[in-house]
Amino acid sequence: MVDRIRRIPEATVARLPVYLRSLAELVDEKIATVSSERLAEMAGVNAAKVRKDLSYLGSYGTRGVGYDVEYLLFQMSRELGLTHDWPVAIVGAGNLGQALANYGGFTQRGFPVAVLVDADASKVGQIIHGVRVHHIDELPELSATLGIGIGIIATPASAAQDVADRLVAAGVASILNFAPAVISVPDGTSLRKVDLALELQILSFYQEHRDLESDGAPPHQAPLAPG
Amino acid sequence: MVDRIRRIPEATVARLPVYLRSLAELVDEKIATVSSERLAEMAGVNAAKVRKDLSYLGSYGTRGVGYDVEYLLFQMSRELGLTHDWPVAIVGAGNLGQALANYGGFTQRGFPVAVLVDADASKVGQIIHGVRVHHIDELPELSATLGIGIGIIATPASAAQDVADRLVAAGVASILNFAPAVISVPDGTSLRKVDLALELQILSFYQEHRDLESDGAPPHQAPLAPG
DNA sequence: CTTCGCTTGTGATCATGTGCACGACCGGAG
DNA sequence: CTCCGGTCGTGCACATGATCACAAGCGAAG
Ligand SMILES: NC(=O)c1ccc[n+]([C@@H]2O[C@H](COP(=O)([O-])OP(=O)(O)OC[C@H]3O[C@@H](n4cnc5c(N)ncnc54)[C@H](O)[C@@H]3O)[C@@H](O)[C@H]2O)c1
Ligand SMILES: NC(=O)c1ccc[n+]([C@@H]2O[C@H](COP(=O)([O-])OP(=O)(O)OC[C@H]3O[C@@H](n4cnc5c(N)ncnc54)[C@H](O)[C@@H]3O)[C@@H](O)[C@H]2O)c1
Repeated sequence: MVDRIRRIPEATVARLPVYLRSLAELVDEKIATVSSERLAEMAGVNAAKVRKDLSYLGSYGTRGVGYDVEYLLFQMSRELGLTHDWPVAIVGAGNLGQALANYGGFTQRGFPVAVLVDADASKVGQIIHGVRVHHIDELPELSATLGIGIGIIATPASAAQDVADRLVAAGVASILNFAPAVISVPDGTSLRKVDLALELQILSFYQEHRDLESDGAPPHQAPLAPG
Repeated sequence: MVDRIRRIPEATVARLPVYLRSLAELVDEKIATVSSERLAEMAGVNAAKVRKDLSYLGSYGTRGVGYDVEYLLFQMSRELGLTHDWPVAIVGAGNLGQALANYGGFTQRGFPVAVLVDADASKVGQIIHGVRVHHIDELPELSATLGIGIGIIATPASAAQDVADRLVAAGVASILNFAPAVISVPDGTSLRKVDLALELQILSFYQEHRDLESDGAPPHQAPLAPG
């Protein structure tokens, strides 16, 4: 493969974290090498796809043997940018924002919650899971000081676009949106969304259609989104 | 279009809830008709895609005029199976499970939390947001009695597969998994996942690559996933 | 009744993603 | 040194999805 001409397809990027998790499990089990077949089973995809996906990272496998688990884990972490932490800012210290702040899993995976911000003065000053709530007007300084890389929107939908604009203005170029609203960001900013109601409605669709006709509505394994 | 030969593409199904939300906003604003262009802008997609997506539902538009908002909303709700409620069971009454139960948005959109179940005896009997926590062994009866249509997994990853198996055994054919684990379900069962750490890692990838090279890494608007 | 501007519905084309099949290559055995 | 079982890397064909472009059809105006 010609080095550096590889632009990794979006669909592949979305699967890398799944492989990463599988590799982490293998490390825990002290397994040194793994075949594409085994990895495919763990990740819930097919083996050819695993090989093609991994080939975008480089030729890290050994024919007849498989992949060295630790080496592949390292290379993948590097590619995903997980060799350093990404401090996160959560906007909206309500029900959801607090639950996320209380969850230890993010810090553990390299995404420490560095700060919470809210527009409601009565929330400012509260300490949640060791993190102080600041006023949203302080976002630009906080962002610079703490090196915020990712912003999470956990406000009502009506405020989501405004919050996104503020995050972008504060230099945050990666946003994860939990509010059920379509928001737009300038080029050069990444935006992903998590919409629980939408997921339930999709499930509703397939369920309803299974119930109606007893035909072969495709058993629906979630694709990732490039999504 | 030949009626009933329409099998709606997965990518389209994943966008229908977004159109639905847009239509609901238009109803609130008392707007009677809408063009594909306007709807596209609200949903954050392009107009041709809107028209093609809607055409799978049938020919509900009027050339030269647009779509009747209320009529389209009704047809879409029907197609998505939202003309009736889908009682939900949340498995795992921990941090996340409780936050979800406390969130009113689901009931409002037709997905009432009918029951919480947990394996931890000390949680059983608690009332959260008016919903009682039951032991997971009671799942089969609860499912039948309450007419559970969708199960939400909010347990640690290690328990996710077991919980999924129990849900399937209890007759729940649609599952939304929040645990960071790959789980498998039999044909005829729908499975979708929401993995926050995975979303953050994807953002990390694009951010890192923007930082490294200053090239045109595609501004990344989340696709849905059938994700 | 005819014309005209507007918007839908859809065939055609292009882009992306998936899966198969097989040659390339490795390491160990004889 | 040669052979051989095993696994990777990838070219190719197919499936799905996105986008374009335009004829068809509607409603209003004259
Ligand atoms: N709670 C859940 O389980 C859940 C589940 C799915 C989706 N959501 C979505 O997540 C979002 C938050 O939900 P929630 O339950 O935490 O709501 P919430 O009302 O409890 O909290 C919202 C917080 O945002 C703050 N806020 C409002 N406007 C703001 C602004 N302009 N700038 C900064 N902060 C602002 C409010 O002060 C409040 O603290 C909503 O969009 C909701 O639809 C929540
Ligand atoms: N809390 C968050 O914000 C958050 C965010 C992202 C992902 N998650 C994921 O969601 C899941 C739950 O997170 P949490 O913070 O609520 O954890 P938690 O430990 O607070 O709650 C887990 C609950 O599941 C119950 N449980 C364990 N095994 C069970 C079984 N076999 N059957 C039924 N119930 C069982 C436990 O008794 C506990 O009440 C985890 O997989 C976590 O990674 C949580």
